[in-house]
Amino acid sequence: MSDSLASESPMGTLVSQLLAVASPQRMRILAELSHRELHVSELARRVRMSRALLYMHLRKLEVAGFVTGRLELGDDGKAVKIFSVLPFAVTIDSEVIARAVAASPESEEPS
Amino acid sequence: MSDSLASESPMGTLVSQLLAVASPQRMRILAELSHRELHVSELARRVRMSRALLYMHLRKLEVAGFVTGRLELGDDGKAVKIFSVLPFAVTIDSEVIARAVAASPESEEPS
DNA sequence: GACATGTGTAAGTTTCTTATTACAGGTGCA
DNA sequence: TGCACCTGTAATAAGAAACTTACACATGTC
Repeated sequence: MSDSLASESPMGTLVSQLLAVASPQRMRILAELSHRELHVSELARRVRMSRALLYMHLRKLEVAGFVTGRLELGDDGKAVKIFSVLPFAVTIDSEVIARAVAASPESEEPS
Repeated sequence: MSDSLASESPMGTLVSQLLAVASPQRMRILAELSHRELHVSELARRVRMSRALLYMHLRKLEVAGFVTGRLELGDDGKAVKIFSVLPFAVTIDSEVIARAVAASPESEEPS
């Protein structure tokens, strides 16, 4: 990924979203969260990965807009960070891609 | 991508497809080919990349089923490899992902 | 024959992502 | 106080993907 990816361009956004979801780990995370929202440590146990690693994946999913996290104070007074999936649907076909590329500055040819 | 990815599982297939298209370069390639089919060298000129690199990208797109290449004998007798896009449409949402994960052996928890 | 244009790949480098380990700090409870 | 939970991040190792360079070989044209 050598080019800047200018994360606001249509293509950049699409790429970020696709990259975020194009991972077995993150798919498992999304699948798990699609059943019920969970706090980080609990989620880490279910998907069997370290919290450190999970945080990395959650950050990507959050940036892409697929999940959201809120810090909540549990009944006992302990703070827990709860993540849940946001509704989303992305469809890709040659049309969508051609449009995204055409609308992105990076694709312009400097004469 | 530490796990085997067992490229036939539903999740593995989905991941491969998404990874194939989640790239600015490959999107540009697809966009270019969506207008008209082109032979490799010509395509390389248009997207401004070395043939060697382009081949790598084309291979990924071909494996994912987004493009196809055929070796053709040009009018002048020179062999040219022509690539064209295959019709495709992939939609992702939490439903699709949950299903793919559930249907994939990698996701099973060894008691 | 020299040259332009094309296909195809192997080897090696760089760069990015993923994963591990090790911290620092918080609350509640026995 | 010690233990069991929890949040959060920094440093770094390991692995995968992207990219470069350099080859071998083939055809048509000047």
